[in-house]
Amino acid sequence: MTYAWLDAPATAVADTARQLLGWLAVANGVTIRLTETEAYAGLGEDPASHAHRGRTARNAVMFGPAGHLYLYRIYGLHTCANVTCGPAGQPAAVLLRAGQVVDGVDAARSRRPAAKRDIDLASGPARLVEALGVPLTAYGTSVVDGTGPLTLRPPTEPVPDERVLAGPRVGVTAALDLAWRFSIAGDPTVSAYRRHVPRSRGKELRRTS
DNA sequence: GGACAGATTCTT
DNA sequence: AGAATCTGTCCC
Repeated sequence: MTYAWLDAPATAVADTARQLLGWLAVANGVTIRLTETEAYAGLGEDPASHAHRGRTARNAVMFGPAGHLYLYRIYGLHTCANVTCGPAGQPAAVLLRAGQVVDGVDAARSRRPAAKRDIDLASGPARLVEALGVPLTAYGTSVVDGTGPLTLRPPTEPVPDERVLAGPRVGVTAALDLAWRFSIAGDPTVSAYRRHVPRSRGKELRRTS
């Protein structure tokens, strides 16, 4: 399967993130409609991107062709999923931040016992990955040719522009001027915007103002 | 080789 | 507000 965004240049990653709203992420018996995405570029232009400082073992797949899974572990315990964008050599990716489980609710619930309501099943990047049951070992697999555990499918109807909100990305301090977080207005599965707060260090060093 | 911050989530 | 505790980066 081929899609227009697979051939888009890395500089269009924000457009791709916007376009992927409403797409379906299918894996392990669960289907999730994407309601929140974020764009990340690389190499100098985007200080918040994992590819900003160059290629490492972790971000290597971002430097490859579009349409592959960039999975990474965060805070030592959670996994977040990105879809790579742009041609090989131009790192860029779209973070799948949240979605609504539209099929396989039982399977999703069994993987996410902490979720109290159905709208909490995939209302965050690590929650979404957990609900889909995608392991870190799926790193680098394709999301468009059916060979990997996760497949993206286009929506029957695209999300119209008037339903799309754009704003700064969640949890990042760099490049706050970029409105590279996209979400579907009013959707209950979209997480409320939270500015990043640094993890507390020694109490004696904490700022009081 | 060590310190530290982070594209998070759950519990107190 | 704190804990869990991996990965990359920066500084010695």
